[in-house]
Amino acid sequence: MTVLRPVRAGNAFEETVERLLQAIKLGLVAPGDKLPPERELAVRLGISRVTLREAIRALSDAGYLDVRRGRYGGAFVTYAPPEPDAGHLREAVKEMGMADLSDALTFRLAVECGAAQVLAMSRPAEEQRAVLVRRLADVNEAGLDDYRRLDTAFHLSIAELTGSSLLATTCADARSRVSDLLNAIPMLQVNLDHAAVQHQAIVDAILAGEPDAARQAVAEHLEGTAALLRAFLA
Amino acid sequence: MTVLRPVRAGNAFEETVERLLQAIKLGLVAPGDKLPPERELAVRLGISRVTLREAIRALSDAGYLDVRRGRYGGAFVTYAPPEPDAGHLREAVKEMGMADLSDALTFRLAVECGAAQVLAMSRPAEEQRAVLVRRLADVNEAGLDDYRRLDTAFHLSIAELTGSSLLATTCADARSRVSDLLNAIPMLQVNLDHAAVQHQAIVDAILAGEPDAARQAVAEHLEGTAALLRAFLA
DNA sequence: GTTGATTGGGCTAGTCTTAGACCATTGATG
DNA sequence: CATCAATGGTCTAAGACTAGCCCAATCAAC
Repeated sequence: MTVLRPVRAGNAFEETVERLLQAIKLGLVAPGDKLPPERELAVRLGISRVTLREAIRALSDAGYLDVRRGRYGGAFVTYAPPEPDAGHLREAVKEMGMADLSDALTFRLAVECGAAQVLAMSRPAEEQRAVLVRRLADVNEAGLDDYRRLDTAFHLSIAELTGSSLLATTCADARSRVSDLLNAIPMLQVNLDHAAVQHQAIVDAILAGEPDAARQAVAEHLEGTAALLRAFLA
Repeated sequence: MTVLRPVRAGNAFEETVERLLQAIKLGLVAPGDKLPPERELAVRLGISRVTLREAIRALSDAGYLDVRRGRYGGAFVTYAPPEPDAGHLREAVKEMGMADLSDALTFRLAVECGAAQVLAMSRPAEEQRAVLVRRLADVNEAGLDDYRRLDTAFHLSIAELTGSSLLATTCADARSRVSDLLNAIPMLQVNLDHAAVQHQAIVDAILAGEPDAARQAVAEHLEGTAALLRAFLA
């Protein structure tokens, strides 16, 4: 019975590390940017400053953050994803287990397709359409350094534009579960070009209000990266 | 930034109450059945027995559970959903707020459509197909008392059959967010008949391996109940 | 009846977490 | 170069939570 699973994934410290790591790895706080001040962040995360500081300390020790004191100080993001490499990939897969990997990929496929479908069904307002188009342009104009961050932002913006924060956080969660894996895939121009075409198809379907086409385009896109993963693992 | 939301939804006691309530309201522990023994349940929920007992005490005080000591004792589910009534509905909606209601409905639409689509794509094995057909038959044979519970079980089995426990728990979560609302809708024979046709369409599409048809059938079904909700609210 | 296994009820010592206050450092600004 | 606001660093007392132990009630089996 899946509903009687653990109420908490760990203690407050562990969950906080996980959450901050999610923000960092998804690029929601870009490299060079800093986290909100401790006092404010502690309130937003609903934990005490002591616990937050422990988590920040751990991430600082692990090389994700650079903490500076004084006015204009803060916790600056220093993380840069490791270079794509099959070794990293195999390591990451080994760490999470094949069962969990398959679970995470299935989960991501379901929620991202669901989000795209819902957005296509919702006939978004002009303002929202513009955001979507902007995010797509951002990815297409991105350099190799920014590509993954902006790709993530594009994907997440679809869920966000549905207006459902539950759906947005779920998609963010789904993406973060596979982000280490995706980062291990080399960025070949062929694949980027292919992705650009698929991204365009997704946006076109959403703007045209065609939920089936949207769902299908997202499914193809995600199946494509899953296939790259499998190929790279073999 | 949605990812810097609270790490925890409440203290251990509150989260435990919420979780048990979810199991009860979804009918995963049927009325008359009992929860697992405290010691075992505490381990499964990852909390101390003291905290679990506080939660059980609260639910017992609120009339959801009947706790009996001694061998063959335990915490027996006494909850029965209130009679459908527009008053209850308006109350429940007022309690959660229109924004959250819309969020929850959107969320449910996305994840359930995603689950059905994924299952249709996965060409399930004969054993799994049998489970799905069995669950559908259960709903169709159900009396009014069991209808909601078995309807829930049918919907959740779709997500479970994908093999993704992340997806299964997410669908359970989505359903539980609207379960009080759904319980407030009167069960008219017309609606039940309509639902039966739609359930059949969902199963047919999944068994035929047609993700678009599956997603569309689920979308229509959920839009139908959402429309009933809106009509009943007006 | 008596027994014994199973289950809820309750206590305690120790750890985790919090709220709040105060200290230390930094650097833009006058 | 003195000031001061913003920020990280540290401490303490109180509350929340846990692990582990033992007690009390119940009832099937003998």
